[in-house]
Amino acid sequence: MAEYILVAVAWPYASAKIHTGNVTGSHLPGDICARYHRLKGDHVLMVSGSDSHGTPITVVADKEGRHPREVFEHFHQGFLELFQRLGISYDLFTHTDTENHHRVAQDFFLALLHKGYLYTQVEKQMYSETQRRFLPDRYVEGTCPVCGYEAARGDQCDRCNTLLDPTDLINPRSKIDGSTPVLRETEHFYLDLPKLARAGLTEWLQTGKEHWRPNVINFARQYVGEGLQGRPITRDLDWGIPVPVAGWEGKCLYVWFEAVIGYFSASIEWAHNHNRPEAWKDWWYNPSAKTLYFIGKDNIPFHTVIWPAELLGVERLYDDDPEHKLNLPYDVPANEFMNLEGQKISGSRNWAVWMDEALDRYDPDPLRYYLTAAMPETRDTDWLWEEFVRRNNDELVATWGNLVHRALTFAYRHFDGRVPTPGTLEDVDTSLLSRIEGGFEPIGDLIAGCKFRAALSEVMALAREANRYLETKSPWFQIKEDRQAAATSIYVALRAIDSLKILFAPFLPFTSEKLHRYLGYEGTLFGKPYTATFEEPGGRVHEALCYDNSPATGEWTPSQLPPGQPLQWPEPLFTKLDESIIEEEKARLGR
RNA sequence: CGCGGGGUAGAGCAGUGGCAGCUCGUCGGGCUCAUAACCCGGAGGUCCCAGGUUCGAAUCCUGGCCCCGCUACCA
Repeated sequence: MAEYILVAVAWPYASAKIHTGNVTGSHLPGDICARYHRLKGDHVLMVSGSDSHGTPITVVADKEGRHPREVFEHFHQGFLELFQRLGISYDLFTHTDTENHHRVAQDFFLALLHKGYLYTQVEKQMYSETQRRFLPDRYVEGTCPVCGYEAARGDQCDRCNTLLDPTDLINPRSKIDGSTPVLRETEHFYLDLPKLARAGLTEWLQTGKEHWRPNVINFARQYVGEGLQGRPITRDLDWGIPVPVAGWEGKCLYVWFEAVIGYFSASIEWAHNHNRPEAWKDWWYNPSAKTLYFIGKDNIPFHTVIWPAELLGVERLYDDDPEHKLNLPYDVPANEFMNLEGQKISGSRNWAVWMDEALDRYDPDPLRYYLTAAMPETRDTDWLWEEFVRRNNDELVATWGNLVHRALTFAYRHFDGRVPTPGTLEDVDTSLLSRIEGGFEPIGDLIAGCKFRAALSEVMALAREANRYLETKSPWFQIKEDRQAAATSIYVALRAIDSLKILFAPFLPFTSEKLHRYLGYEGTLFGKPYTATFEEPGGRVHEALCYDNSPATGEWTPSQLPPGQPLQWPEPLFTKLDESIIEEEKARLGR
């Protein structure tokens, strides 16, 4: 029975390039999950987009003297290209500066307002009289009241690490022009989280979370258990989504409030783009649909508490059926962080492996393989170039790649370039096949449960089994005495490889696709990514990454490799890497 | 300070009450179809420390030490 699976991936700020940590944290696990469910025949909708609002973008824009729109469009374009090269198969990767997202976010806001989950409150904020605008915390610096450091930021002192409020700073000054900001009162909307907690959020967190990662659910329960406070959801900004209330001109929705709504608005955009304007409801109102959110651990409160609270509060949107309620997250498999050579990733210090640059030098599947094998599922991990080379050479090249190569070239040379016809299978043959075919269910369950490292390591263990099988049968001896026996061995090996191709496919889509062709199949396992430009009624134009699943023929089932099928001469699936790249790559860091 | 996660062989990790496991590395052997690759065998651990519960603890309890993170408009 086909399920509806919504794969929701955290929206990257379009103010910096994407690095290995971003990929292993959210985009890659989301893609593995999506590809697996597509092979299973489920209805997958994988969405995300560039977060085009928020301070980081205005910071970059101010520094470069450009409009925030120019900044985010530049990075957004880069993301679209990157995800295609890396095989991150978004059904829709859009952004938040669309007519559609603005409208949906505003409707979300109004629905919460009408249901009584918003209230207003006056607070004091730093205001620049020279610039005639309110300053975000990070735009204010001054002397730290604790250690006396003169360049402390409004939110934290970089020397003594004390957490600060901009009002704590001695001699505060604007980072933009050095002028002295003043405190000024301003009114904002607040999300009434205590009320939403009583309305069902607390209860929802208490039941049916056995499949959640312990750190995620524990954190969420702790967060709510401490007693929630209302949080402001508007800001004095000119770059963002305007507050849709008369008299509130010049104020925008706070980025954390509206960005999460992107999962919902992107689903609607996807349906609209495909001329099935109601289709998004299959994932949002169907109670058996599963929605999975792939995020980094810093995002846990937003996805386990605040976003569910927004969904609960709104209850339903663009739908009149009183039975319909927006689906709350089925799972939030948040990852920890991936460090780099023992140190925290830092874009500003260039202590990062930028994904586009890595793809200039290495194939996507080895990168995906290492990023999966070292995925920070339960604890922080490290990207180590030495490990990347080792796993590529010892695991991809030596174990899986070589298994494929030795079996395919042998078949090609000795059996006329075709899949040989087997004789009667003996125990040793059927036991290998049942071992591998028996892997589909448990490995599928591991992927569905977001245990990607364990799943990948199980598949690799099966590839080792197949290597052992070849050693046991030694078709290179059999061929001299008993051609039929060799034919059986090679057939069994090829059939095992054909199954392994599918088991590896969610992780290594490019090489599985290649192998699919070498084994003589027509068609492709997966669909095709493409970019498209969309023009909205209001005249806005945006470019998005899309995915056409219609050509996909891959299925999550054991091989039925037909004897006699013509093979293609195989090129090696993976290339051995020279140890010298370890030092070369490390030398690029921190410069 | 508070809270969350973690500490298991040289490295990276599984393992929630019943003989401590996996991959890599290392040592020795085999084989040669294959990208000098693959296969077999060996060595290597006080499961962070100290107490406790139990017939039995890596696993449960108590206390401590150490690492990472969250409480930031920084994945």
